[in-house]
Amino acid sequence: MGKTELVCDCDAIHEENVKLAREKMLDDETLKKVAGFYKALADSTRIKIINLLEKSELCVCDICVILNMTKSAVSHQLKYLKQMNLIKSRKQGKEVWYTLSDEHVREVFDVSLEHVLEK
Amino acid sequence: MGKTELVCDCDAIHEENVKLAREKMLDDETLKKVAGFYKALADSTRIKIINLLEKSELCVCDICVILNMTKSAVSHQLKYLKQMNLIKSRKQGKEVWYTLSDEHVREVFDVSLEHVLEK
DNA sequence: TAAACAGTTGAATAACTATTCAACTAATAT
DNA sequence: ATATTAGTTGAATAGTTATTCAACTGTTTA
Repeated sequence: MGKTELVCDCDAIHEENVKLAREKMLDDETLKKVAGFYKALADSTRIKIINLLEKSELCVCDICVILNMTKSAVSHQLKYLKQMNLIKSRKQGKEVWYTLSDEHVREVFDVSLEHVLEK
Repeated sequence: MGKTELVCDCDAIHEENVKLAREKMLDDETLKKVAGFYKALADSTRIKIINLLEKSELCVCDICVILNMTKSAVSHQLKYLKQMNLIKSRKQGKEVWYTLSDEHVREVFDVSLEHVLEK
């Protein structure tokens, strides 16, 4: 009845370890959200955009020039980042200006930058 | 001579903004490393493994049972995480036991978990 | 009103990646 | 010695995703 099929091919497991780990583990949905959050940052183009918007507000064309990419390609990634609540935008005339959505994003970026530089 | 081709299709840019942003931007290699770091965490299976190892040391089979996955699939992801220095292992007899490589990983995970839960 | 421009969008393509499969290594047990 | 078990590995497959392309919207300017 739509029951999840067992694919695991293991015999010798450590019952107590497994029991404890299962209890403490976060629920599936939360972990998928965490992975999704990382996915938004797991691309060179998007991380460059985040890094740029950390410093100043920029319009789409500015970003295109700096990254040497087409408006279309950049716009797709901006849309992605906005959907994930990492950036926000405001329209002024024909132009759309983007910034980071909040300080939290900056914090996460900085912590991981530290981690990467630290070796 | 191997010069990077210009693909940008923009005219109206804000010279001053672009100049400043370019100066402050991190170098390409560093940003690629940051993106690479996030990539390692940008997958449900891998983030589940990180979450499990946050709590206790586990062998491959334990992880397989908890995630209901084959040894092969889990082993591939463990290898990835180890290459990225997020986890480490020790061998004891036939078994290989995994843990997080350092507190830094835990910190990064916790900050982003907070971010995700916070809405 | 028409032309020009900033930006967006959906579909298609090309590149990438998670899992599977089958074969393998190394350690233990019979 | 042989069989069994824990785990690894490389190649193939299947699913995902970044960029391109062409067409589009909305705003400004002539």
